[in-house]
Amino acid sequence: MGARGANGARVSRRDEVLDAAARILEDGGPEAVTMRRLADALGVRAPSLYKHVRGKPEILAALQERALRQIAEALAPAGDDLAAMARAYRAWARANPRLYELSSRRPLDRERLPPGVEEAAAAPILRAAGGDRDAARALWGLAHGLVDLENAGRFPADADLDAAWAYAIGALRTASARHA
Amino acid sequence: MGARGANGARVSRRDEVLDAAARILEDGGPEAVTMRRLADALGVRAPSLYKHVRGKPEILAALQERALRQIAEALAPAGDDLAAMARAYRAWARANPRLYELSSRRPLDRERLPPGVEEAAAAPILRAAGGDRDAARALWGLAHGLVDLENAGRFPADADLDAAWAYAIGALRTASARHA
DNA sequence: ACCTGAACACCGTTCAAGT
DNA sequence: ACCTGAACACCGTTCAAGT
Repeated sequence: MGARGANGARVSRRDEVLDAAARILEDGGPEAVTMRRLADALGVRAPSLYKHVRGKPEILAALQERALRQIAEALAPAGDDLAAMARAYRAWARANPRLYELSSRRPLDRERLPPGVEEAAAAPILRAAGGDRDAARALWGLAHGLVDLENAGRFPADADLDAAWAYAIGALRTASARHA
Repeated sequence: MGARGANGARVSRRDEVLDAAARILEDGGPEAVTMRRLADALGVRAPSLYKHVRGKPEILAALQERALRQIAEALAPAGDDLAAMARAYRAWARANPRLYELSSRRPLDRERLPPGVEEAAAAPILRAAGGDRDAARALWGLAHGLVDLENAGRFPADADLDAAWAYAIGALRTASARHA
């Protein structure tokens, strides 16, 4: 009963549910996350989950929140370097493809999301864009689009994506310099 | 049984199934497309669908194919005008959000997709990018990303997306001019 | 506080059978 | 050629009941 997480911190049953959900998500994709499989992974029956969690939507919303926090952390070190920011964005999304998909594709459950989380993930992008909202949205769209298409396997196997990224970032950097 | 479509052309039972699927998709989103509801819309029981279609994956693949053909058609008139191309891309995706989602997000079922369809949709983008593959991928990533985030409701309600698009396209245009 | 079995309204799909 | 009911292995969720 002294439930402890990997880092030794005390962990609620609810956190254990979310941890298991995150593992199943990364192993088998979004449709692998079923209440019955999740229960199974915890050695319990599906109805028991509802004592710790409202339902499946809440689980997905909680994972979205985790993803946003992790993204914010991963982007922060890039500072105001546009290229470093792009590299960090792509690296995180490639390392956590399912979680990235969950966090970026579905509408945020803004009711459920604690305030500030969304902004924290957006802030590094805005900063790398020199505080210009249009530039920030262009940068975000570009990074999201390239990563989403790459994760979906939509580019030819022999496509030189590093070159595409370099081209795109170069274009935005020039535009930003001219704007300043 | 002289089944005819909206344009008067003779239509196979299979096409009727796909038409109904497309309607359900656009009305209720991807998860509304169930074999039972689809059958219902056709006045038939679910098992009957399997006489006209292998299964649900084939239906989705067929809709993806339709989407790619429509996108190719929608983009063609833009010629080599980058801004016109971006406008056409965004307009189509906004007018057919569910179909766009279906066509862009999931891995293409390349086994099932007739050869040339994917290329036909990509060609106008490559052309607008002046034949430069890196520029084309940057343009595609940018357009897809902005549209995907917009359709997912990820921008603030008061965001000036026209301005973001203008900024992004301006950046790519300058880069393209310098490259030439 | 935590877990259970039984049940409900759903899924996609198969199959033997009917016209 | 086209459709059917019954069935199977799944879903998410509720609820009364047990410790």
